[in-house]
Formats: sequence, C-alpha cells, structure tokens
Amino acid sequence: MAKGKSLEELTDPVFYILIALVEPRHGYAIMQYVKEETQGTFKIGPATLYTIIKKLLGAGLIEAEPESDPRRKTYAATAAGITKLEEEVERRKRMVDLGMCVLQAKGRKK
Amino acid sequence: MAKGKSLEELTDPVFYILIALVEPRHGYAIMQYVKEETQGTFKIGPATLYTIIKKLLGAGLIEAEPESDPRRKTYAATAAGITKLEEEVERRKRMVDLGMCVLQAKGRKK
DNA sequence: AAATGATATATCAAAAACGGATATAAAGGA
DNA sequence: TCCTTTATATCCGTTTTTGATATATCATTT
Repeated sequence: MAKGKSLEELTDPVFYILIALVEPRHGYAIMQYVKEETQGTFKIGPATLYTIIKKLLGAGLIEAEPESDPRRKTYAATAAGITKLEEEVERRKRMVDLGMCVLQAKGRKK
Repeated sequence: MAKGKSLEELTDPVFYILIALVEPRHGYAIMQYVKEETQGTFKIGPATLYTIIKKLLGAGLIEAEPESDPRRKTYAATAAGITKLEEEVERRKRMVDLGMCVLQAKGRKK
C-alpha cells in the first residue's frame, strides 16, 4: 500500500510531524504543537495529518502506543523514525548552508 | 493562471532552482548544478525543471534574460526572488534548529 | 560522413502530496 | 441547553512532482 521511494526526502509537513513525535503525542496534539512551534505560520489540518500518520506508520517511522482510550490514540517515533529525522535534519542543514553560501557570495560581489 | 498562496513556502526542488539562479543559468545548467551540488543525491528532471521555471517566472521571482540564442535561454533570480530566497533560508533554518533542539533534548533524557 | 553521446528545451499524462470542507462525537463550561 | 474545544477521520479537488517521450543541436569519434 503506497510504499516505495517516498519518504526518502521528507516534505515540510512530514518533517514537522516527525519532530512532534520525538515525544509521544496524539493527533490533535501534533496539530497544536506545530501551530505553536511555528507561531501559527505553519498549520497542519486534519486531512494532511492523518494521511501522513498513516504513511509514517506504514513506513515504520512511528508507532501507535497500545492504549485503552480510542479517543486519544498516541503515536511516537520509532528508533528508525529518530534515525530518519536525524538524517533529514542533516540534509536540510546542508540545503540551508548552500543557500546562505550562495547568497553571501552574491552579497560580496555586488 | 494558477496564482495564489503557492510559493509561500518553497518546496525542495523550487528552493534548489532558486538557489541555482542566484547566478544566471540556463535550464540544463540548473539541472547539472543541483546534481553536482548535492553529489547526485537530488536530481531535477526536465519536467520538474521547466514546470517550476514557468511558475517562478509567473511569480516574478526569476526572469529570462533577453538573448539572441533560443537554444540557451538564461534565467536569473530577480530582486524579489533573492528576497524570497533569503526568507526561505531563514524559515528552513528555524526548522532545522527545531529538529536539532528536539533531538538533543531526547538525547539528554535517555 | 555517419554515428554517438552530451547538451538543451519542452510537454503529456499519471502519480503523489496536500489541504479545505465536512462529519462525527464526547467533554466542559456558560 | 448551547457553544466551544478536543479529537479522529475521510471525501475529493487542487497542486506538485516526475517518468517518459519528443525534438534538435553540437562535439567527438569511427
């Protein structure tokens, strides 16, 4: 079911959701976390959220904690999820560095 | 034509293409630049490239340099494009910082 | 001169990702 | 009781991405 090359590079919403799940959180808490953490700049709606949760579960990057209450399903990143997040942070760091480097080079010239 | 909220947050390929166009480059050179700069990790194919070029042109973030040779249309980021790129670098920096911060906090606890 | 590989631009059609709207339901406060 | 917040979930349209394909030129090799 929809496996494959996806999740090689994480998109912004996937990245945020994985970050949120370094600590165990349930769906609604993830939405709030991202909204707060970004000062409302980045919002994840329910459609995006639950779509991505399913995908992350399928990829084994997060897992649902077996809980009694079905009204508050709690998820958390697996070891593989943490590793993936670390890699993604590095990948994004390189992108930012490239951007800064190129912009700085332009600044020096002009 | 397909304007709107898009390009608020830049996706990875859009980000790379804008970075490439801080210096004037033609399409094919953009593809090569990204491939080289990422050690082949991130590849942009012609479909993605020319689709995004059109969108960036429409948004006024890049412009085509009026040249005689139609076989090497050169593009470059406009002032607005540079500003946008600077903003995006900052936005992405904050995302990376959040990721590092959260991972580090986890590391301390465990 | 013909062939080949690299350069270069472009589009189609399909897949993948995203997100607004909507539905449902329970809990808590006015 | 009514309203707001919490909470999960999906429908379905839009946007984004991309593999495949087409075309053409240039440089190098055979």
